[in-house]
Amino acid sequence: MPKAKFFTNQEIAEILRNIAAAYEVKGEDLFRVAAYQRAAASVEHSTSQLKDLWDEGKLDEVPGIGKSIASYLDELFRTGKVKHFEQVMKALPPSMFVFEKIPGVGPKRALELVQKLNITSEKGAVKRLKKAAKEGKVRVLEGFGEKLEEDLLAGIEALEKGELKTARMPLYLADSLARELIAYLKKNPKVVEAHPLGSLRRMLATIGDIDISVSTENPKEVMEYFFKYPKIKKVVSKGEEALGRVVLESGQQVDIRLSLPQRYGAMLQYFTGSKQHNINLRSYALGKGLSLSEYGIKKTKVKKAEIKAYPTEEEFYHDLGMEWIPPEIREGRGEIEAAERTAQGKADGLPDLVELKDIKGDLHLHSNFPIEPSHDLGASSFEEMIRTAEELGYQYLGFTEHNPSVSQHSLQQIIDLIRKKSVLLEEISYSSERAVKKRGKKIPIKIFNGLEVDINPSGELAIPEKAFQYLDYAIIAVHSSFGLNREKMTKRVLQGLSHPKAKILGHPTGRVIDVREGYELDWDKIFDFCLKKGKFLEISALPNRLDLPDFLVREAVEAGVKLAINSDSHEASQIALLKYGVAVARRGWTEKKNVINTLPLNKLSDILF
DNA sequence: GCCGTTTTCGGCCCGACTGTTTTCAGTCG
Repeated sequence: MPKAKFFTNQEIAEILRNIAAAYEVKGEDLFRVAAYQRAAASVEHSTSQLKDLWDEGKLDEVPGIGKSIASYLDELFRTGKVKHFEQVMKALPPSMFVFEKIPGVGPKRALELVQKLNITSEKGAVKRLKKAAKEGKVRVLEGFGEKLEEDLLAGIEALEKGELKTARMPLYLADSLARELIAYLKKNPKVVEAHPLGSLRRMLATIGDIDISVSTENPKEVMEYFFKYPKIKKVVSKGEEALGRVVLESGQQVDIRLSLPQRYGAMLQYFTGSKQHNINLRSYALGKGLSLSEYGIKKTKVKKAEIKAYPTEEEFYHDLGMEWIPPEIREGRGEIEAAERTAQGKADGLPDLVELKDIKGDLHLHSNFPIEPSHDLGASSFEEMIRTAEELGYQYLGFTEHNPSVSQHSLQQIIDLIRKKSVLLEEISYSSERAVKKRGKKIPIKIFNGLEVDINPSGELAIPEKAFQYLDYAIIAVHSSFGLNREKMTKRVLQGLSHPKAKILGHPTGRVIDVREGYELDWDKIFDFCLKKGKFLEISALPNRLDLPDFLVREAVEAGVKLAINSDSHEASQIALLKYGVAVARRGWTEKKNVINTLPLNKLSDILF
């Protein structure tokens, strides 16, 4: 078989969007246009690489990709191009698709500008458009005016400066910006409630724009208050009482949507999405003769039917005949059917998702103990991290620094360093036990002596056999040679996992968000091995990893594999980031029983050792 | 072009906002 071409999800999404735009200006059926747009968005938001899915023959499992688009993408991966797409694009000037990237310019205006200003080639197109706008040649075009010309210039400048945030922000950043803004909003007594919406409420690994909903009886007043938020750089859109849109000083776009309390539930539901969830929910409702909107539910068969309003989401879902669905799983992946089964008291309904409060300990921490590691050392001491964990009410902690670097140390030095750490940890454990006995109350936090050990390309672990005697357990992980093919990588990982002390496979796909794709593994084999040999897969809560990704979490859970949700903290303050790992778990339909560090200490010890 | 608990045909979300317009078109989410 000839070598396949690689296209990123982003590139594929752009191709599909361009096809949609081409169809739109050609006056094609708007539903076909929408279908391509939907497919593009779905590809963009897909948590796995389409190339991988294509390899596995699973392209049509992506929502919005059916027979036709799948076959076009197949052609794309095999040959690097799609004849049909080239046909569609043939008559259209390439500059059109460049102009479309300017905010406020869609396919129609883009084509209009291209034709009226006669800028057809892609090269220098934006510069020529800018010049034309500056010379007042845009405002005289039909349908354009002074303001649009001004906006166009501003848009071009933003594009040139690279200010258009196409890149999505990491979840923790969106989460913290939103929290800060919500805290500000709630200071206003007219604000009844405020929540994040969209992908942030569903806790995706990366977030496009921040959307916030507000419940209030005084929308105008609250809207004015919102625009006074000190961190706003620019107001983009100034609705009176429904929608406000701003850009923060830090560059992120924030939308705020206001609603009266009596219909807040429907609004919250509507804008939480996902799009696919809402589409499925709407068609489900239509089957029952109901039509959904952000304002509520109305009967389709009754003329001039009144819209029934819903103060809460729970009531909204209940009226549709289903249980309330946690936002994290509203992705159009069977949750509606599951919620219906739950409401009917049947088995196999919604999962009882794991919660942060279920977590009893963290098994992956990097202290600043000078173990002279191959990778980054932590920044906080054992004591600092233990204190933080105690504040969180944890029962146990595992210190798992990286193994001492192999190139810088002799085997004996590696053994000595690991022993030294175990001696020190024992002292700390002993003295804290003694202190507690004296005060006589709480059980002290149990400290495990672990290590994060590299799996060498050969599958060997990076510390000598003798060093393992000092460890309670090892998290093993791939930190080098990411380029091995799927077969070799799977063999490597399985061999690493077969060591009796190797209990947890750390950040299993090796992905770093926006930096590198993970390597490929034969997940069926990995799941099978974990299940048979009592090994566990990690969900690393590190904001730029969130690995396992949610879709693999769901597969692991369905296969019966148990998970460990760890913070992988490199300083004490990061321990609290574990909540993002819980979010990933929830998105993967994980229940408490699927997670080993929800177990109390004695039960955990039973399965870990 | 996609999709399926009324459907393999016939549906497919639509409202807010803005600018250019005198009642609407384009963009966006």
